[in-house]
Amino acid sequence: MNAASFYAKAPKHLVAVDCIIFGFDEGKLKLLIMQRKVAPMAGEWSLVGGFVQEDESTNEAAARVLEHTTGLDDIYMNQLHCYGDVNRDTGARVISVAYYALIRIKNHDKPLAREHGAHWLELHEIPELIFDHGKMIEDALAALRNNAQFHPIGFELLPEKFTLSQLRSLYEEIYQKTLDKRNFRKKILSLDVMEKLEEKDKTSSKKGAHLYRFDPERYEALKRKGLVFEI
Amino acid sequence: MNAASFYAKAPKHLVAVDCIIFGFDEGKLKLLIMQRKVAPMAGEWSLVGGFVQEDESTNEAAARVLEHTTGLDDIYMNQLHCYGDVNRDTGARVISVAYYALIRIKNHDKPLAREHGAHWLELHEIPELIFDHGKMIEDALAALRNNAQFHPIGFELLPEKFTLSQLRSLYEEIYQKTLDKRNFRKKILSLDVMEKLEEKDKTSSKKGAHLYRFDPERYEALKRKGLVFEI
DNA sequence: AGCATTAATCTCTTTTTTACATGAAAAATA
DNA sequence: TATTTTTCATGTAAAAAAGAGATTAATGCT
Repeated sequence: MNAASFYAKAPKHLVAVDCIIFGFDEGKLKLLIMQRKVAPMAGEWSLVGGFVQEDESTNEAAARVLEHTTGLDDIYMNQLHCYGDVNRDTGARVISVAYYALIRIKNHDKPLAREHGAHWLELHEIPELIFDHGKMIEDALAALRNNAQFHPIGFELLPEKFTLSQLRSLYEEIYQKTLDKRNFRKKILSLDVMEKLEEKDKTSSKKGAHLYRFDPERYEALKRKGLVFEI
Repeated sequence: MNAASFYAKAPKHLVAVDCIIFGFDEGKLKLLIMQRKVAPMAGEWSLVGGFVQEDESTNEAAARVLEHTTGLDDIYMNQLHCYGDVNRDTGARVISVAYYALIRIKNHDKPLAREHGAHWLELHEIPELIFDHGKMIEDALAALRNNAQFHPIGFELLPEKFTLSQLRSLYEEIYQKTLDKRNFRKKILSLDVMEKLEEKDKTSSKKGAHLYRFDPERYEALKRKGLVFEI
């Protein structure tokens, strides 16, 4: 068999990307989901997605879809899993590569998202989703929890300056359990990736809590090294 | 836009699966790789792979490809990652979903593998591979290491009955470092997933080492629970 | 019989994790 | 101005886990 027929004989498939977009706002972990515009299942809740084009990688497709709905580029995104069941999409056979993204809600383009019928919902508010999107969210949450244990990803979700309480409440949201304040502080500071600022945040206390900022160099070094951060 | 044109407008892609097949034999971690039969790159080393058909899921495609070369079904297999760069395959645009499998080398059909030009090679013997297959192996090794920390996958690679030394040397191979005998024993036994047999294996010592067998129920329970097993 | 070799156990030390209580700062209130 | 309230910030002791040393056990070999 020559090369041409080898490739020519193989079947072709529709390939989509779906994005599980996490954000953290007002102490709550949220997901960006939207109402589907096309049949089948028009009007139903779904993840943000789109088809992979001829001239783009799957990663690029995911970034494109994300930017299209949030206006953000250069954001933290990881491939989650490829969902390849024959009948997972009821409209046609579509293989979907799912990605999860972590964004700072404050930074994104809210009107743009609204225009696309996208909404930020807390975990417990998520309605029934189309196809296997519910499973994708489940898997993404598991991956996020896992990832948070080995990489200091929490920072991706917080504003540039944040207090230790905010960081802790993010982890509490991710793991859905309360953490000991003192030990959390001890542990996270021992990673030595944060810079303590003179500034204080007084929105939640009279005394005011010191703001921190992560040190990009140490942060990147730690990300590469993949240091364990067990909670 | 109606449903028909929504799906009809989207481009279609060749989708392949590639399998990183790990085995453990004679104290060494090995990989099954083969010589490619078709152009381009015919004769070069590559992973075992194939195209996803219309009527099968990507998981099924991977299982099919694996059975085709090893004769084994019902084996431990995990999806690794979807590789979607536009030019990753020099023959055509092919999106590849990679899987890694763990098999007991003794069980597999060696003549069948040979027939396909497949060879078991140790990690340090792996030659340059086509496309991004080298990267896939790297990623699979990282995933295996990670996975071994959270799931007692070691058992998938060992024969039914094994000694603690064999199990330890498997972990030593996976992590490429020597482990303390006493502490390894303490740790692994504390998981309480193994059954000590009366039988002894005398191939490597005069005294003989007790054989163990994993307890399927406890093993499955532990796999579900995902207990941490840090080395 | 004594030696060599790997297996197995026991114990002690060091390190890490966990649990827990109190003082400090700053603003609001009386 | 003193008192109260609220959250921030810190230290220490007990418990658990990991690491390392030393000893005993079984058995074939010289």
